[in-house]
Amino acid sequence: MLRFAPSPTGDMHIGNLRVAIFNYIIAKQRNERYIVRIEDTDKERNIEGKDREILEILNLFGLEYDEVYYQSHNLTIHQHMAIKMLEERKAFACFCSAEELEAERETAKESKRAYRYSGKCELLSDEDVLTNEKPFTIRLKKPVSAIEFDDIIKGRLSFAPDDIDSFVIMRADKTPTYNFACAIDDMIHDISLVIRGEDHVSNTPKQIHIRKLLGYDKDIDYAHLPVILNEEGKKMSKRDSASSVRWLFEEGFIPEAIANYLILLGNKTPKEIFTLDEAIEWFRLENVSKAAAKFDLDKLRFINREHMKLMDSKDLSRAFGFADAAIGDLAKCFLEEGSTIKEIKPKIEAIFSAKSFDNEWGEQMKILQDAIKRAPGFDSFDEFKKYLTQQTGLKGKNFFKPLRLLLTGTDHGPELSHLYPYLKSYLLEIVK
RNA sequence: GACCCCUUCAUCUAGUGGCCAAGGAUGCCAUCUUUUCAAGGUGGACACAGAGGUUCAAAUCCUCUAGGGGUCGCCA
Repeated sequence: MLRFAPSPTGDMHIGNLRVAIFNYIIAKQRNERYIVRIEDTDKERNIEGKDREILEILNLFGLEYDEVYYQSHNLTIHQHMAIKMLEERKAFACFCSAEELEAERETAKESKRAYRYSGKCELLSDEDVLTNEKPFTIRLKKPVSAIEFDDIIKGRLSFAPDDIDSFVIMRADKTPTYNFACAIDDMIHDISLVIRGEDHVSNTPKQIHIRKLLGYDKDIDYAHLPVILNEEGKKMSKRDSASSVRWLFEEGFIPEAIANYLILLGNKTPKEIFTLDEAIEWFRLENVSKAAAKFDLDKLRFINREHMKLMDSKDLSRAFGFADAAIGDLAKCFLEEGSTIKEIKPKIEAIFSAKSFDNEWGEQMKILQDAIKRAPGFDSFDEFKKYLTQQTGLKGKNFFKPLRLLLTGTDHGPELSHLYPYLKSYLLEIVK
């Protein structure tokens, strides 16, 4: 079973989306189930409705999932597991206050040492614990030997006990921390492979440690995806608008192209332009680069254009408020001039909005307008052109410029002969 | 600072000891085409981070140096 485990604490960004896509692809390849687990253990940070938004985006990309779970629903299981750890002396109550801990972190930083938990509460006697009325957290004892695992992308990784540390598994409010909830849920959902971002590598040994202490001996495979960097070479954050899936939609990028780009980025693929279904045929996690990759908006634009060319014309026309393949084909003509829905939309709108005759070609436009209104329907642009030149006596630049202005609303653009087949049934509406 | 990871054109990459005077794609520049802007065709500039080894032979193997990234929460 594969899983996508987002937290409902912010907008979906491309890093998340990439994780969702890769998990989906592998689930399809292996014919395993794919679940979405909303990691909502931090009540303070949860944002109402974000879970729906995430699921909607998944749907938009065609990333079908078998089930949706909410991590908070497993609260009692997490609590029972914590008690079990306490009983088996694998975990201990920690009465250190947030302020104390913060102070310790400060001094460690000042003396340029890595901060590690002091371990003082681990030494508390049962009596000390029972008589202490202060709120407490539960910490798991750090492992006695290094924890190693094979990452499908990064290779073999090893972490010393001190780097894992005696970390908190239950907060003072008796809810589980991320690592504890995640480790347990991956176990009870029988996850076979976890694909997630590189920012989780240091969590992985902790989660393996948790499961080991819980007695779960089945191995879970891991693949940590390199982060996506912005133009400056820093990790993409909410500050980078291009990191937001919603922003990409607003900019007129289509899901097929975004998915294509996200799979292509930092990867070896047999081709550049492909669909999600095609990727399922050949995708291999082993081919994903170990190094972080920079996000390249120009490349995305190129891919977006290619996918718009490939799109069903009638479907494409809906983006412009039509349900007519001719309009979709018309939009494809304008792919010469733009790469996104957003860039092409004004060009389609200009065709159908009222034209201004207040320019140097105004007079000729009027003449052409009259002629077109009286003209019979012509199948080919050549016949149409021939008829108009005969009727108006205009030719050359004096003919093409005003005609273009009249038909498209601008003085430059794709060749009129290319546009005409898709325009011809709308001619009267266009010149009215 | 500690731990982990990475390093081929501006960007994403091909390349696993000879086929590489390093290939493709995007972007950029030029040119052709054209009533126009573009797209398209053609051509061009641009890279093995550096230094030492190993070897008949190194982008490919080893060492060091430099640079970059990630993580260090009772967040996920």
